[in-house]
Amino acid sequence: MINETPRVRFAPSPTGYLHVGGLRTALYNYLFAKKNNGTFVLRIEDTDRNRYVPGAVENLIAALEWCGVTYDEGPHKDGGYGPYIQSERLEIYQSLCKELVEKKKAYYCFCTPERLDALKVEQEKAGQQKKYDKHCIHLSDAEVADRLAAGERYVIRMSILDGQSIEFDDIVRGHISFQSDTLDDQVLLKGDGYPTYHLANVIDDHQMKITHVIRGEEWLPSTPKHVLLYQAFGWEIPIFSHLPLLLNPDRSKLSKRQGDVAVEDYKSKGFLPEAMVNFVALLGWTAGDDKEFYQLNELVQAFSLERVNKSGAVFDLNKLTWLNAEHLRKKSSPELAVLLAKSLQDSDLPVKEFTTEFLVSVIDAMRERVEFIHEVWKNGSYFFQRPAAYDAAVKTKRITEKSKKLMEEYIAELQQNCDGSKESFEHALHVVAEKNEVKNAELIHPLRLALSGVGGGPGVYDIAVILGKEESIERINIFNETL
RNA sequence: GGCCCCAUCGUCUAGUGGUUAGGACAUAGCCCUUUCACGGCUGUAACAGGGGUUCAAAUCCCCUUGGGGUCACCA
Repeated sequence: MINETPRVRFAPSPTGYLHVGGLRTALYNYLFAKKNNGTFVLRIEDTDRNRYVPGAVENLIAALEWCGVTYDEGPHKDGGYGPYIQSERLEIYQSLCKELVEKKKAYYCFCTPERLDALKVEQEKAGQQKKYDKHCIHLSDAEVADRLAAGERYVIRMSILDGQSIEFDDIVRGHISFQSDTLDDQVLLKGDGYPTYHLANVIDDHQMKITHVIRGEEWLPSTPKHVLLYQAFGWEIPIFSHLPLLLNPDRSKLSKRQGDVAVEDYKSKGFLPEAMVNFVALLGWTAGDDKEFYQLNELVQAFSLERVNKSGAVFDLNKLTWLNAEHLRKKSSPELAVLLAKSLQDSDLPVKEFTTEFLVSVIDAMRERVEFIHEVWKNGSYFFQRPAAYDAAVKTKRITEKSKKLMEEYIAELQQNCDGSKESFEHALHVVAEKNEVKNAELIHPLRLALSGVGGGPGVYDIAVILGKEESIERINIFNETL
């Protein structure tokens, strides 16, 4: 196995959306595979019929693709180890599970849910560990055959012998050991004929030749059961890596109720896939240097499981936002113009279509001032429509008795000597300021307010150029009426 | 509660026996500047506690405390 190229998998259950923790798990699997010329498999663990969500698989795939975390094998991409959807593999689990029964590694159990519930209550009352009492392990073959023939509903449980020490090595956590006495005789095949996670995941990982199991830490407690299962089948055990959990600000496992957990939520909030991937990669891993800005291909180069951390990481929206701004600024203006054009469709602006040339010029003016692409039209709405109002605080602070006259003179100067260039807008302003013996600022601030309605933003001359001579004059006129 | 895992600034982390405990986000101040940003500089801020081992411990061991996960015919 050591010499084989690695095969890893991301095995989510189709809950309807991609959890950011799931993205992190998928990403680490992807990075590990790509780094080591391995294969990244996507497998859908849909063995709980009660949780069926229509369209969930497609959503999941779409979210992964949006992030650029693409799989080599999986649904719609057969690599010879399919099917990759567990509900399509039922016969495999059933027949293999029966082999386990024949090998006495598992047994039929006919206990009713009522009996099991009563048992739990009883054990709880007695202060004992809640555990199946192996009631059905003593059934004779004949009795089992009879009850099966009678059509009684059954499950198959794995038989776990007491007194064993189960040990395994985990790349991120090191050596771990459990005592079998604390393990329950886990159900492997459910009453509806579907396998439980434990059975299906062991069988699939083996049949799909998975070499490294990289998954969340929440699976650590059930790993000894999986180890026992591999041993019962006589199969080679893959190498485990249990990743630290993603946490809420209160340090509990990242969940809804405390914020957004779906990748789709962040997408709709305007986060870039590059930022999501970069951020989530850093939650639990570092290359060891100070580099924090990564593109996906750079992560592939730098990644290693050995450098994954052990402790849980709080999902910090601040840092994600910062990374989003960083990735935004790394993009070229034409690239951003494409994103802006798309974002504009979500705006409430009266006109949503603009030329690429215009969008690029707006981007150039705004790019250092936004963290999200939609902030271009939210904070810079004046590029796309005339200001509907003028910031009152700025008005009281910046407007004097002279302002109106100065603006009128500026208009006159523009009409005479402005060719629409930045220099000419600037020069005209200097001329008026000099003539009136006032500072440029006496003109600049009112001008900014007239053009944009707000007190901050790109350089005024840049705004004026983008707006154009005619529109700029018109806006100053409109503004003057309010003075 | 049983079992398992974890423990460096508020957050993400570097650190693998000898460092003024470093960086980033956030935060405060200053500079740049026509505004807002960007950028630059500076500051506040951490080894959970207690025992060992060692000339020397954030680094190794033990205990305590704290946090988390998990104990389903869910994954």
